[in-house]
Amino acid sequence: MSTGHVLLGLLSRGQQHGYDLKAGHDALFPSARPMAYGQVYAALTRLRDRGLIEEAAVERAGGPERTTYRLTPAGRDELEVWMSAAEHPPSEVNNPLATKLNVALVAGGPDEGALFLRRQRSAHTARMRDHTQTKRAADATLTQVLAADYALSHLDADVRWIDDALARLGEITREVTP
Amino acid sequence: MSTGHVLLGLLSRGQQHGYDLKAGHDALFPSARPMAYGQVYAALTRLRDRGLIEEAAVERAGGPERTTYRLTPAGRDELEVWMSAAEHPPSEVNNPLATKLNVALVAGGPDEGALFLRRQRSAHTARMRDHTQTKRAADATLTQVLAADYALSHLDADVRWIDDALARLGEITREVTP
DNA sequence: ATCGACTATTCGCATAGTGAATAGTCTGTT
DNA sequence: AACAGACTATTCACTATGCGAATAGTCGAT
Repeated sequence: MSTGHVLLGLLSRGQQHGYDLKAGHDALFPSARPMAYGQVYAALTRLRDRGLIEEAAVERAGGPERTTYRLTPAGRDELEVWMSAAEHPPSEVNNPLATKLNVALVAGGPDEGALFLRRQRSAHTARMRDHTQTKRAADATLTQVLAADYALSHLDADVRWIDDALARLGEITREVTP
Repeated sequence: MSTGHVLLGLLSRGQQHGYDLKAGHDALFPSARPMAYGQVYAALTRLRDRGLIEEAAVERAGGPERTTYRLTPAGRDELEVWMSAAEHPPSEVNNPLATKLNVALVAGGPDEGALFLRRQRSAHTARMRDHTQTKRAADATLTQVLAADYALSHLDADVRWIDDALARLGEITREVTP
């Protein structure tokens, strides 16, 4: 529940209510998709149900009623555990390239597989050009540059995998379609 | 709906029922998490509601009743569209490292951020050693080798990003926590 | 005859996210 | 003074996806 953990992190700066948390998230992650309000309040409800946050106040101060939340000790623990735990990066389980390659092989055979790999390769290189341009833009923020670097290196990793798969396509086909 | 597309791909080999599809998936993706039955049948129902598959037969042949499904023309189209479309790889939106780094910075400051990056780096290098061993195992299948290669190159991409972020941590902190 | 294994499907529940709706208050305009 | 429109804050109804347990029939072995 990454959404929830981000909210816990934002709440560690002090008690806040949903509207502010949404704004805080969108400011902290400008390139990410803005959080929908429904998502924020649903996540807050779940966090409260799990005892990680609690209502700090319900007040009406020049506007609609607002419910302010704060971290509980359990929430602080949860945040700390999440921050100390290493993220597990995409493993084989969610390797979308291999998934699609295998489906292409069983559904259409080696030619279909090769077609997919080549198309995917050119789509990736096109995206890499875009990211390189983003990086080089004069007004790029550091966050944007880091985001582009991240995307570039992962796209590059994908392309190398694609080339490898293309080179061994015959072997792969034999292993996947018995 | 990747699950659905995989099922469409499996069905393109000919009509099958849910139980076989689950087995077919698990055989095609041995390292992926096995599909739960509930997941398979729910996905089949959705595909049928969308007109991508249809009931081919309902029979009882030495066992419980079984419903066999086959692709419709619309399903064949959908499969083809999915196979021709390039996969969008993880963009900045779901960069778990940057997410966690930012949360660490706002919740704990630069020291907390550096701690996370260093912990993450060593976790990654440990996993890289594991994958390298998997690759070198005498009985490794090609699928397993490719999976390990995929994981290794993405872990390597992450590590390079981490090193970059560590080097620029001061700048990042200033940009993220105003 | 009956116990357990296998085949096949269904059910209920939980999680996560989306867009629109609701409702109050404040500010500027005519 | 009235009212349009913007802003603050939350809720609702809906969709998608996934998981584990429950159900139910048949077959073979003891």
